[in-house]
Amino acid sequence: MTERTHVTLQDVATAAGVSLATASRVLNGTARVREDLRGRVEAAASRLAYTPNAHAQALVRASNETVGVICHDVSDPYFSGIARGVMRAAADRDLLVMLASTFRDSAREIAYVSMLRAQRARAILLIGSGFEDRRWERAMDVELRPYLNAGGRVAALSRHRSLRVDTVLPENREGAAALARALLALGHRRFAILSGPARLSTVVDRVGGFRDALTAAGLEPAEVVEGAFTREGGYEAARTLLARGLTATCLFATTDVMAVGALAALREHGLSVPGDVSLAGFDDIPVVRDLTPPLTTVALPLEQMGERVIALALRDGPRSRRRIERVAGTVILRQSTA
Amino acid sequence: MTERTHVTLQDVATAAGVSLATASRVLNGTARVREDLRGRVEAAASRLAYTPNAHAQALVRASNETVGVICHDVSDPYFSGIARGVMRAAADRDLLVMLASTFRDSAREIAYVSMLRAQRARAILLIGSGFEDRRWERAMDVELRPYLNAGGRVAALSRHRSLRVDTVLPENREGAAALARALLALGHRRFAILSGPARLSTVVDRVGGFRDALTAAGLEPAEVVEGAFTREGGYEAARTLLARGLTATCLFATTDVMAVGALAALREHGLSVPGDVSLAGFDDIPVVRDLTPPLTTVALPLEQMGERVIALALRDGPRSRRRIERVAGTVILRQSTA
DNA sequence: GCGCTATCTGAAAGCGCTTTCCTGTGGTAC
DNA sequence: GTACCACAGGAAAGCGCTTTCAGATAGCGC
Repeated sequence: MTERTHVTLQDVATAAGVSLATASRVLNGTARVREDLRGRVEAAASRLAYTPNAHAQALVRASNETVGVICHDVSDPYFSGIARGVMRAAADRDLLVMLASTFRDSAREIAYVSMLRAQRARAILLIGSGFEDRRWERAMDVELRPYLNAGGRVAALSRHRSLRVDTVLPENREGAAALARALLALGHRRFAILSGPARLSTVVDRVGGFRDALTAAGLEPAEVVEGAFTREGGYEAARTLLARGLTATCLFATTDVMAVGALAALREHGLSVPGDVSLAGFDDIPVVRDLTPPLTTVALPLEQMGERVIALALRDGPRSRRRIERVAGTVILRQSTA
Repeated sequence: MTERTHVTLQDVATAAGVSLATASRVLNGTARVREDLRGRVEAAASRLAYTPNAHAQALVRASNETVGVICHDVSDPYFSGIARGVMRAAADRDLLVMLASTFRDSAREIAYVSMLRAQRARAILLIGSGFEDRRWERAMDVELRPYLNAGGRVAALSRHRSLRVDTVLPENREGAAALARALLALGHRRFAILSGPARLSTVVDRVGGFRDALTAAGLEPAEVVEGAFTREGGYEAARTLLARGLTATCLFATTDVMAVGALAALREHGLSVPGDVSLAGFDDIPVVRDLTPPLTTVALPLEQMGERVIALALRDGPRSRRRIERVAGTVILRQSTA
């Protein structure tokens, strides 16, 4: 039980009484090998519980069976929904997924790209809103450019500003605008927005789309309160709004996760939803239909989006032009709005 | 923009006019190098956007900066909560996480262990209930044993039966029993159990603990309905129960996720919770406190559990005896039970 | 000025594998 | 019986890196 080393292909070859080359050929099925030798090699490999060293293989083959995925936080249902789609698609292709959470730290994101580059990951998937920050954009470009030049594949989900890579783009602006119009149709005229951090492009688009639709309807711009992109952020933002004295009849939280927090704050404050105030979110993460009241939101096909990013990254054929796949959101009116 | 190859250390060395060895020493800081040479190497490396090939490094160093995590489904809040803890701890140690979802397919789980073994992952973390199946146990052992013998680290969360590895073990049996006692104290006497698949050991323990506590109180064993370990599984199980004619005053779902589905089914059926029937779950995933009514459950410190498994796997010192860290669950009575 | 040591640099081996190139074998045709 | 061909197996190169080992240079005391 001492700390032995791994079984190597040489061990297998020796045990089978054949050369290294033959053993390799048998295990990869790359060439015809006499039946008895083949049998001996296979027996030896299984007896020794041989597993090829993927690093040695990657080194000599200059390719790799892993894809890297970088998201903000796996425990956020939005990202885990997408990750699920990515993993399902990766499993179909026999690929291993390296998943990293940046915890919304832009420096850590760059560091992960660098690590993934070192791993010669077949593709790197950047999931979730990018940072609206020139310095970050430049640093990211410095990492990505050489990776792409060396044949690496990159695809992004939901970031568009600077990154010149294939992208799956939820129509945040249009979705938020459609939601606003649906809410207007319900008769609401005074809105407040529970926004996420303004440095995230998703936030900019959703808030922008929503406000534009209000402006187009001849209304004054809605009040905006900023909070973190979490349940607690939504909770705090709603409390701030409440403390200021709520005049709006309808609240729009830029993500469902924030809406969940807002709902708790409203309830704590003794307000009924939708009786006293209506509430809407964005994303349609699984839980929101189980809330009371079920949340009005803009549905995004999360799992499918995950499948599409990885497909986009791995697609072959000429990759001359940047490709952008838009994903439409669907307004779903549930009982949280009246 | 043609498909060039990656920049290698040799390229950097040549560009800097030094030998391969010197370049390596500069970039790793493993030995003193004259100031001017050091400067030239660093300049060349940054100019060429050099990133070391992690595979070549792993090959020669025979070690690796990645840990593998295998769970059932990232999009399940139970697992994503744990995964979050693992990733946070991994980030602190500058480790990359390879996360795989088995989608509860035991064969796929074995396949992933094999891939991770090939990757020479520093550690493999098996998260979530194992399968109660001799064949699977044997196959898993065949993969794990050589990995361990070669110095690999393995830790598991929540599986105990066969796997002889360090384990973080939620006290499912005790937690379920404590919940049952708390429910008894509330006056309930007729229970029904919404169970997950009986092949998962977690299910066996939770159902067992709950029933034992009832038996100890002199009650007849509760009726058990089996469903998938998902929201839909809980929903269907509850409907089955309803169709049979509900006699119980309190339902216990073996996971919160199932409880969420059950809640929807009960509500659809026109039953009020807890007015007509009480409902309790297990895990305390984040969303359940935002349900209406908030769910009574047994709280498990998910994120902390994740941190503990990885710490267990990576701990140094003698690893002679198998170590089991128990994690207690805390009964949290919320408004879903009366 | 000579010999010794302390440093630093370069050459080369080797990590585990795939794959090219070459040699040896047997079969076929004449 | 000889010449040729097809084919299977082995030797060896090489993927990109770290690290020993040995060599070169400078510094020091005598």
